[in-house]
Amino acid sequence: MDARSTPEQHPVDFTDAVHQLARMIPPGRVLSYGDIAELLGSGGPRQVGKAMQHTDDTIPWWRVIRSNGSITESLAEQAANHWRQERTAMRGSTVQMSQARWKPSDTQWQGIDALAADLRRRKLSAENDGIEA
DNA sequence: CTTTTGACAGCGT
DNA sequence: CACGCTGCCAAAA
Repeated sequence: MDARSTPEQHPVDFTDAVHQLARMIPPGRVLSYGDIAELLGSGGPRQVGKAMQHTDDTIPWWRVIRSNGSITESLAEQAANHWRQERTAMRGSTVQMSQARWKPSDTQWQGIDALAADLRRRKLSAENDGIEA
């Protein structure tokens, strides 16, 4: 059983951390790719985008979108469905980031920070292992 | 080791 | 509002 299939575990890599953070986003709320990167304290929007290529059905991928409230065209319809179902704040066919952007509570911040810290620690130790003599 | 690749962001024109 | 360009940085090749 590989680590990727066990939720609520320490992230094995950046991709995993992104997935875990995505799972924390409440229904009706969204985060931008850039938000995710910022919250994790590493990587950037493009890394997050890459990470979202390998999602599974446990991940609410439609809650991770562009900073302008849109999502890539191939997923727009399915995403719109979810947004409507969750009563996500919309303006036309795009999400109103000013309304729908997830603002974590203090408690939720703790989880996020823990995840971010964990990821950074993992990265450092990997670096450590990689350094040979 | 270097190169390529991205479900992106932000700024300038 | 629409492009075009540059910056971004982890992972895989």
